[in-house]
Amino acid sequence: MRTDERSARPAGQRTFIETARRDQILQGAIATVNEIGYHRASLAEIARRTGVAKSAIVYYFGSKDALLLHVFEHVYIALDAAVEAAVAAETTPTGRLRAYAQSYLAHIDGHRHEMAAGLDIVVSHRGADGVPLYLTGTDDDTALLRSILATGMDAGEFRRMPLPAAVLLVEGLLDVVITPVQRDVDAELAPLSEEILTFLFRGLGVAPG
Amino acid sequence: MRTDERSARPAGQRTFIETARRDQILQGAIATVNEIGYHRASLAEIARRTGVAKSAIVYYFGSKDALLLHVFEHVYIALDAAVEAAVAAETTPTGRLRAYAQSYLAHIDGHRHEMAAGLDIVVSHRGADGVPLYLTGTDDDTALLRSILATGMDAGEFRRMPLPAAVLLVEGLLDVVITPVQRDVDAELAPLSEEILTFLFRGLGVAPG
Amino acid sequence: MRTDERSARPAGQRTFIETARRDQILQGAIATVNEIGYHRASLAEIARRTGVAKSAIVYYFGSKDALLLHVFEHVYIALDAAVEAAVAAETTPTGRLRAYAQSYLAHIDGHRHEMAAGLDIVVSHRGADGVPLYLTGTDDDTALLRSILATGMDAGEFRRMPLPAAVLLVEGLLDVVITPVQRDVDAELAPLSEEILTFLFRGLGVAPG
Amino acid sequence: MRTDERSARPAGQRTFIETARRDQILQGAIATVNEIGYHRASLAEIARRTGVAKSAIVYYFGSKDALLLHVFEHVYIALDAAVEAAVAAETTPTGRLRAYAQSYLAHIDGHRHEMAAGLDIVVSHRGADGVPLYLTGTDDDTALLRSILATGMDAGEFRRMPLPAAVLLVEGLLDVVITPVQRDVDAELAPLSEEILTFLFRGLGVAPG
DNA sequence: CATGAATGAGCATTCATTCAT
DNA sequence: AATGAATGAATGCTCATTCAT
Repeated sequence: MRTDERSARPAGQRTFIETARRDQILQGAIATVNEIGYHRASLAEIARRTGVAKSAIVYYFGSKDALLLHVFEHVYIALDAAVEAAVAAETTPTGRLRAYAQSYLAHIDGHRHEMAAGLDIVVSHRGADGVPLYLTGTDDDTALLRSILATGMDAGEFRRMPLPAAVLLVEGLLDVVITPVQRDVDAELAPLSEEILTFLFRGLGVAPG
Repeated sequence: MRTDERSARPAGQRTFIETARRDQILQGAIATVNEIGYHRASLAEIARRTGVAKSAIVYYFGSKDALLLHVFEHVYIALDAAVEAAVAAETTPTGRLRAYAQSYLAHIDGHRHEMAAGLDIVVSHRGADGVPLYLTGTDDDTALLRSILATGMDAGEFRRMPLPAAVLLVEGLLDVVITPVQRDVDAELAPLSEEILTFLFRGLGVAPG
Repeated sequence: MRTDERSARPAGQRTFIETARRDQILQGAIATVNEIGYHRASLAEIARRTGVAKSAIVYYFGSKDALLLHVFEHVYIALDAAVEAAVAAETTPTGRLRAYAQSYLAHIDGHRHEMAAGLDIVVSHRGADGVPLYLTGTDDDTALLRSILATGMDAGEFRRMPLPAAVLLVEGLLDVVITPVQRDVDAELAPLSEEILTFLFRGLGVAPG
Repeated sequence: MRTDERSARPAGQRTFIETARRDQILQGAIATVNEIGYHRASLAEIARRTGVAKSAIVYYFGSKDALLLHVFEHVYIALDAAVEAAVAAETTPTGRLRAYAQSYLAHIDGHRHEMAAGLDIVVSHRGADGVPLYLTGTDDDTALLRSILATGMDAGEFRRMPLPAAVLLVEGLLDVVITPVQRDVDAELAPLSEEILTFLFRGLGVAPG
């Protein structure tokens, strides 16, 4: 009707070809970041590897930053959704935390390219203020984990400790699994994942179960 | 290395003025990375804040990349030295690991600007192959930690687990302390450090104390 | 002109819808130039404000340049028509010149947005040779004014002077009225218009009347 | 010492080579604007015609806009200086106005390329707000002319009329002389200049002198 | 009749690096 | 020993235009 700029249209109104094109570029961006790293993933390089013109990316996403932020959201929304679904099936704090950790690790295991690219973006991308994405998170982003931990401590299932510290420690432990993926996308993760869970529950004072 | 740059001359042969100049630039680079972040720390900006010409940096360090690599080495060599000294004073695996962890955390606490800049570089800097520094480490870099952990497992002081996983977990836990520093360079670190130690020893199956 | 664009079809053969569409776009272009200025009036912006697709503009006018040239013609043809009608009602050189000047000033006063947009185009638009429209006029464009001035000089009503100079001076004086409109589209023009007329007749040696 | 950016250094501290380079680029910009017009005078084109790299222009002037604004200032400061010097030698309002007008016209006559380029910039350049330079002038820019006209009206030498209108009319008349220069840089200006003066004094009610 | 999709050429600007002095 | 001068390559982005449908 009145726009030639696909980035302006809400997701619900997208045509088939538009959705396909956006996804193609999104995957191209993920592949590019994986292959040459965030800081070398220029618009020209992403376009070249995706097989589209640079201007097509701007046409569909508005800007290079918007594209990479979109990759970030795409990746972490999927992770969050997987974790939330797994947690919802459990009722006790210990069960919920186990579901949280296992689904988190399993999702990374099952989406290695997306997660590796996502982490590179989280760590390397800077906003206008120069702050990376992993430092810009709000309390909202950790609400589920905080709720699980707080409930568990109140119920006496977890060792009592400052909540912010607990959040940092759990996240820090879980993210350890990404390092081997970044080194080798085909790395064997099971043994490490097992140990991460053990550290997690031992650290929180939960008897291994 | 090319021979027309000062960085090629062995440290022992450096003149007084040369050493002073290199240090001045090194500190300027650390300050610049801290103030505006790695990705905005252009040669021009580092030069401006240091009070020297861009070409002086190239003259003394050979290239921008070489300078930032020097900062990285400078920062992590100091950290390693502090840790090694602390570990050397202990004899049992548990004592050595505690010394390792405590001195690691204490050094970060006491050198916040250097460590924040160092981490920014470790995470953001890419070599010619696009690989960040934190993925390029060799076994040498973790030799001390591996030795402590292996000895401790063999002696039955630590829970037995795959050595690479143990190294990743210990490093991952210790590095958790840097996040609050990046958010606020004056952050209170003691409570978090305490919890990190607890997680560490509980995870490794060592009785607290 | 190419034949696959509607602008090639003579005006007489245009369908109703075609005429309406062209006018809609023309008005949209005038509004856009008025609101954001010629240099920012991109095809995309004109299309957005008009509520049509970019390609519709190209479809109806052949190119962006052709559209803006149409705006220019639209605006100045209307001005010329008003002036010609006013002049035709007078017989003496002095009367005809007064009619010329008064109708010129009155038309600008009564069509401020069109004239402001038209002037922006006249001044900012460049042809393939880089020459602005206000320098590309032919003698035809000033035929009426030249005729009035020449007749008036021959009749001894106007001071004798080189005709090209007289034309430049009369046009220069009349166009002075556009400046306040550009600064403020609601500016009061009457006092300035009065002085312009006075300068005009005094300069031409006609007793004020 | 500590800058590699010549645009930052005050004029008084410029080295010989710096002054020469800046002037070379300034003249190149004037020539480019004259030959292909403001809107086609891209950095690349100015650089090509000047025989320097694009980056050299940025190095010396900071940006394309800064360069063209510098041309503007360069041209109009010289014009103002010439006019002020001429006016200072006269005492009566009529004498001062004649000096003003004659020196203004003579300066344009003697600096045709500069003035043509300057006018193109004044008319075509837009600030961040989209307003051209000829609409951004303050009262300061017309202080001398306003003072002459006000004094002359108070002394009864000039016909009394609203001061803003008088300023617009005088400036409008004087600027008429630039049009023939833009059409043909070698145009004969004397007859037109003569008529401009006549219109000016007749319009102001001063007996021709 | 009208458009959404896609592009290529061009833009101003950044930046690490080179080099004569 | 140190630098000012100069640059070329690359970057993200804008925009008028083309074209299949």
